[in-house]
Amino acid sequence: MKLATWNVNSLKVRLPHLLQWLAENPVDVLCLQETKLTDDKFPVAEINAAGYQVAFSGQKTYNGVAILSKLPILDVVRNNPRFDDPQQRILAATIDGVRILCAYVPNGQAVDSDKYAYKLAWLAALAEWLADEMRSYPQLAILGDYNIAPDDRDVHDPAEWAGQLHCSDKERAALGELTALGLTDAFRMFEQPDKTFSWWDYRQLAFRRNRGLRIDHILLSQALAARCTACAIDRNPRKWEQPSDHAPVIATIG
DNA sequence: ATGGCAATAGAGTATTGA
Repeated sequence: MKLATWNVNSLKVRLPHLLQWLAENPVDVLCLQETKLTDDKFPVAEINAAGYQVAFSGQKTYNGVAILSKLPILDVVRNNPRFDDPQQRILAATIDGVRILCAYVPNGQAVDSDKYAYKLAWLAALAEWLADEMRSYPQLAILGDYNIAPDDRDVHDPAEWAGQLHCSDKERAALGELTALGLTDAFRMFEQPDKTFSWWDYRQLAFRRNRGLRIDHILLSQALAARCTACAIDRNPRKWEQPSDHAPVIATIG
């Protein structure tokens, strides 16, 4: 079973990339973030034609999440029941006995801004809800764009980024509250090449210079981590014409 | 220090992202 996550930065623009990527990487489950589509505009037919069922929760202009799956998608929950949030950032579902959470963590805009406070509150509420979900579903994976680089290995220039948004102590501590629940960063379970990232700025040739961050993650419960045999970031679609600024992350579950 | 790039809304340019 292969689980993947990808921030597509507008599914309207990126649908061709999504379909091409799925044709080349027929994962079992794919979580999408930043679909930026209201539900009435979601491309259900195209995704069904590619062999996937899909659940989605979107809004106009911003945010929006979706879960694609080859197997039935059960017990769908939109948003965190413990956090009243008009922004569509979370979708949960059970697929093949595994609880899948698709998460688009708030960006935070700038350290100590109102949006930064929202990001931290959002993450704290997520941790509370996750504790419940993990009790109900021992086999659990939470995949998505966390907008946090867990440590300096995940940053192209740690000195330049020290204390900055995505790398601040409070953000890393908030992510730590999730892993403290017993979740493991699938990527770090395995040997990885240095300077492997999942996001590169569109500006200043950042991708070509590999000036990136690893901010897209797959966290696995203990029971699921025990079944995980590989995790990798596919930087290939970042090279395609008019790409998303994020690359997909894939975990293989035995 | 600032903007740089992309997407959206909507018809100028502002907002957001990371």
